[in-house]
Amino acid sequence: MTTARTPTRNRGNRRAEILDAAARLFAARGFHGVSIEDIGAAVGVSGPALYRHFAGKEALLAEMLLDVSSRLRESAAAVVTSAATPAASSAETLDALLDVQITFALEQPALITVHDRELGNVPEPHRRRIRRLQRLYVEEWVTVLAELHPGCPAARLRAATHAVFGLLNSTPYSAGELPSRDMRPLLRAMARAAVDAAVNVR
Amino acid sequence: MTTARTPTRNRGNRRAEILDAAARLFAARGFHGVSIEDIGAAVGVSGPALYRHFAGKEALLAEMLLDVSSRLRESAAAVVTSAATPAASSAETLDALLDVQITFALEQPALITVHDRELGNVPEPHRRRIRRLQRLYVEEWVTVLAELHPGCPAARLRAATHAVFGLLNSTPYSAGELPSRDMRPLLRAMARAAVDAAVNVR
DNA sequence: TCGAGATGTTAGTCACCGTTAACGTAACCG
DNA sequence: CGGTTACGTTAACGGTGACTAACATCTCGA
Repeated sequence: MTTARTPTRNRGNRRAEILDAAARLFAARGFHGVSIEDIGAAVGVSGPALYRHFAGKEALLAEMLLDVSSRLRESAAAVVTSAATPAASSAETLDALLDVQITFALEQPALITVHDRELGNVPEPHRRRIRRLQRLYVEEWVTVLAELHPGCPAARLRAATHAVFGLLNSTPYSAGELPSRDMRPLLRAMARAAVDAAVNVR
Repeated sequence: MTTARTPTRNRGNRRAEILDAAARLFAARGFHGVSIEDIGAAVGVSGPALYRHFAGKEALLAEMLLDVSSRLRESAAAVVTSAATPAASSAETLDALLDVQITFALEQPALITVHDRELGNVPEPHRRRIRRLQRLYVEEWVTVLAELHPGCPAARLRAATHAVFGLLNSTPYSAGELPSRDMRPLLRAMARAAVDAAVNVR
């Protein structure tokens, strides 16, 4: 009856549980506004227990951001390479990219928030890797946008991409204003229109 | 020769200087990631000197956010009431609102960043007032949008407004990618398109 | 069964930080 | 002049927080 959990099985769960709670807390109060005690309390253990799972507070943040940027970049890469099959148009690829980001923003608002606020608190070894993944993610977007509109300078495409991210990541602020079912098409329509406008300025 | 500065004149300058430096630091590292010492050092005095100008760290933040939300709300109110003259269309009023926000975001990126991240660290007496001003600011937008498109539910207009803010406030991330001269029309076009799309979904 | 590893706990250390205290100085004003 | 005001300094205090140490417990495989 009590045999339900093996230690190995628990370990992974605990780590994930901690990362999840920490993400929410970091998003709400900022990295420095959350104590190790707070995070422990949020998962029902207390304080220094976290050191059984992570090397320290900064390591925890590093793993969290590394995971997020990897997943985003991988999803984008999957979308783009699968679109390399001749059938798909660039416009369809862009829609798929939009869906990746929208899904992530709607399902993991805390992670998205931490992801673009707290990079500065990651110590240098990992900081560079996260930056790199973020840059690659942006470049996937820029590449697709460039195909879609060859005449447009890359700098403007990059700026437009960041602006679209800002639009989509505003989700946490509107939480509760509109149900996710309505939010998704709204965000998609706004983002698509914004992108179109960006490549056609002047 | 040495009479150039009266104490009164210095005082205002010093306060403004401190608020400015603090805004930049808070934007970069978060409220809890910046020490009083850091802020003092940024303006060439050291540490506790700040208590000659502000009651404390939280009071400093409160004044900063109160100032920002007041200015935004006042600008918006000015735009809207001046547009009450029959000549101006709602579309023109919306453009004017866009310009208010774009100008602010481009000229004061640090303040904008702090403004929508650090409200949680303002203690309760002032917190409510800031919230109120922010809400009023949003309502100016929603009112104009509602005139522009009467059939649209208010909740969607509010969500769209937040999304546009997210788009425009993404400026700090694109800093340096594109000069402000190019950034302004780009943001204006993207925001305008996003708004149009929002009220016309489905 | 028994030792090892995984996972907790509490108590303690050490650095940092917000704030206050006590004190100095220079300018202005009567 | 003499005193008040504005503005700065350094030293100390108290709290908090990241991290470590020392010590349980529970599960499991040999």
